[in-house]
Amino acid sequence: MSGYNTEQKKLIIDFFSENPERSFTIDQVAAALCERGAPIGKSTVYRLIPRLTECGMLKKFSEVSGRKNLYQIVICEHRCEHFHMKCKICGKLFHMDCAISAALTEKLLAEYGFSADKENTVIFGVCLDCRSRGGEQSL
Amino acid sequence: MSGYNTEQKKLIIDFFSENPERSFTIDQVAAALCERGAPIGKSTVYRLIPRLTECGMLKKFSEVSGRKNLYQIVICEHRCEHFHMKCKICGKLFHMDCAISAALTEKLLAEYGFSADKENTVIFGVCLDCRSRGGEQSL
DNA sequence: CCCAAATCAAGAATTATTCTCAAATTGCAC
DNA sequence: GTGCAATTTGAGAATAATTCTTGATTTGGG
Repeated sequence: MSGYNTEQKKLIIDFFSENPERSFTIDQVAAALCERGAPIGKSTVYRLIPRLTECGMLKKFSEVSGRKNLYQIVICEHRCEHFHMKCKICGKLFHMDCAISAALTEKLLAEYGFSADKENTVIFGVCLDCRSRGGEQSL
Repeated sequence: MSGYNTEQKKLIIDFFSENPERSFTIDQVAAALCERGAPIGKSTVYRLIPRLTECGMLKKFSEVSGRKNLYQIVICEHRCEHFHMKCKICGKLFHMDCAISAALTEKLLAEYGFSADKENTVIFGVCLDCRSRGGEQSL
């Protein structure tokens, strides 16, 4: 992320990092931070979350039903670009191996000439654990 | 879509059908319809678009940058479930062949135990035409 | 044609988001 | 450290988006 390092950026990243499996609306983040007395204003939260998303630190979803936009932290070991999968039940984000991501990308390119944007795509579904456990859809 | 058949449903579907390559916010649709004097109220548009989305007639995206939710008509020849790809430049929606969709789904299931939801996933990228033409990203 | 159920619309109410601008903070140059 | 220009912040006003309420209208089966 470019620009100055400010306490407010850190507050937001820390908040998301505390809840790596959950996604939040901007408003929820602002409310949660303000409630705990963090020194950050609503407008700053609205300003920073989209910027953190653009630089890849957060990932944005829109609810399957409903109209709210949700943000969640992306914790990536891998440096190469890859797709992400999100479990609609538990909320976890999964990383598609780079090799599999690349194979998919190549397939779409070969077949349709379509150049997929790994960064901005999220594949929704249900993860292994939740499939065995059953449960309610949260997203 | 369940429920009564009303003129208002038809107005909305027609509007999207006239613009198969474009996506709109709910507000844009309401404004456009009202402006052309269509007999439909804003609240009806807000009520119907999510329902048309749930039943698969429309597809919902969230902007790559920005926070608006966009809706676009899905014109599908294929009955089997498949993934959709959306070109960020021209806006067109593409259908991933059922066989390729199934192969991807199976791969993710075998590799991660992740059961992908074809209906609610959209793969963003740039289509063949736009790659050769160059151009500005619209979404 | 009748009627109950479903749907609609106007606009009020609420909620979400953006904007404004003075004050505070940041980090570089010295 | 200190000074300073550029950047960032936040309070709250302004705006925009969405939902809700309620009485009127429409729908389709009988």
